Amino acid sequence: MATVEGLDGLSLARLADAVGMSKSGLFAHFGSKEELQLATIDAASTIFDELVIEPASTEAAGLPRLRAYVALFLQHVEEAVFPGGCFFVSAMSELDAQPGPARDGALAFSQRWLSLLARQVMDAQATGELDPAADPSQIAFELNAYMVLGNMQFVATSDPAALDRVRQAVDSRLATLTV
Amino acid sequence: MATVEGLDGLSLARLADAVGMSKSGLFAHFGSKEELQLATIDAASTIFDELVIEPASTEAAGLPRLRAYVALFLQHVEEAVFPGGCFFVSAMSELDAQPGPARDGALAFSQRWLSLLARQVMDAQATGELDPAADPSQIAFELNAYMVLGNMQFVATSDPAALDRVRQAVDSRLATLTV
DNA sequence: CACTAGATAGGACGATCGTTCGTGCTTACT
DNA sequence: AGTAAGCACGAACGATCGTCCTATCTAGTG
Repeated sequence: MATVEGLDGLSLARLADAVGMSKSGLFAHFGSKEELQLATIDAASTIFDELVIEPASTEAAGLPRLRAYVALFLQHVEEAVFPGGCFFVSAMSELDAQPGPARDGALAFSQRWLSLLARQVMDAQATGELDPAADPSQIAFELNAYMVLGNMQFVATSDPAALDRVRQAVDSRLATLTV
Repeated sequence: MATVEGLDGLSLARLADAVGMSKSGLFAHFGSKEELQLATIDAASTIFDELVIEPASTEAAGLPRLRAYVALFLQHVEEAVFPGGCFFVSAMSELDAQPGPARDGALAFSQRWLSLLARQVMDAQATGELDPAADPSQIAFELNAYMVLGNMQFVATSDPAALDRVRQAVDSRLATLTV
C-alpha cells in the first residue's frame, strides 16, 4: 500500500481496515506513525532481500551474479510484488527531500544495493570478465539508473517494453566493458 | 512545495499561508484540489520549458542540443529551482500508480521530454555525429535514466558528485556512439 | 483457581483536511 | 452616482488524520 499511496499518504485507518484490525489495535503495535513507517521499510527490505538479493547469491560472483541482480529486480517489478513498483524507488522519491529516520533508512538500503552492484562489477573485473579500467561505482550507478527509470515507466504504463529497455541497456553497457 | 511534500501532501492551508492569502481565497481560484494540482503541473511545465528546453534550442540540432538538454537539466537540479529536485521526477514517482488526470498530465510531459531527447539523437545521426545504427528511443531512455537517478541522489544527499556521475555516464554513452 | 501480561476493541480528543457559504471590498462600466 | 463583476476574506461544515485512554478478552504462570 505504501508504494501506491506513499508512506505518508497511507493512513492508519485504511491499513487497519486492510488487515482486518481496529485502528487502535494496530496503532498499539507501533506507538507512532513514524515507527510504523520504519517498520514498513524494514519489512520491505526483508522482502527485497528474499526475492532479489538472496536468490542471486547462488550465482557465481561477478558477471553472473550481476546479471542475476538485474533479472531478479526486473522480475519482482514485473510480477508486481509491490503494486507501486520497487518499494525503495517509491520511498526514496517521496522521502528524498524530507530529512528524518525514514529517509535515512531508505537511503541506507539504496546505498547497500548500489554497493552490491559495484562489488559484482569489481569481482567481474577480478575474474577478467569485465574491463578493469572501469569505475565499479560508476557502472553500478548507470545500471541502477536503467532499473529505476524502467521501474517508474512500467508502473506508469503497465507496458513490459519499459523493462525490455532496461535489459537492452544493461546488455549494451556491459558489452562495452567485455574484454 | 509540491516537489518536497508531494502534490497530495501539499495542503491548501500551507500553500495559502506561503503566498500570503486566505485558504478560501486561494481555493476560489481553482475550485478543487485536483484542479490546483493540474495547474501546478502546468506551471512546472512552463518553468521547465523556460529553463531547459527553450535555452537549448539555440544550440544546433543534434549532438550540441542534446548535450545542452543534459547540461541545462542538471543545472536546474543543482540550482534547486525546485527544492525537491526535478518536478516531473517527483510527480511521476508519486502519481505513477494513481490513475487520473494528474498522472496523465505528468506522464505526457515525461514522454514529450523523452521524444525531444530522441529527436536530437536522430538529428545527430542524420548529421553523422552519432552511429545511425543506434535506436534513438533507447538512447533517450538511457540518458534520461542517468538524469533521473542523478536527480534523486542529489536531492537525497546534496552531493554534487551525483550530478558528476550523470555527466560521466552521458559522456561515455555518447562516446560509444560517436563514429 | 486467581493473577498477570499482552493483544485488541471502542470511543473520544484536538488538529487538519478539502470544501462551501455569506459578506465586504475594490474595480470598471453605464 | 449607481451598478455589476470579480476577488479575497472569516467562519463553519463534515470527514479524516494521528494519538490517547480505558475496557475486554485471551494465554500463560503461580
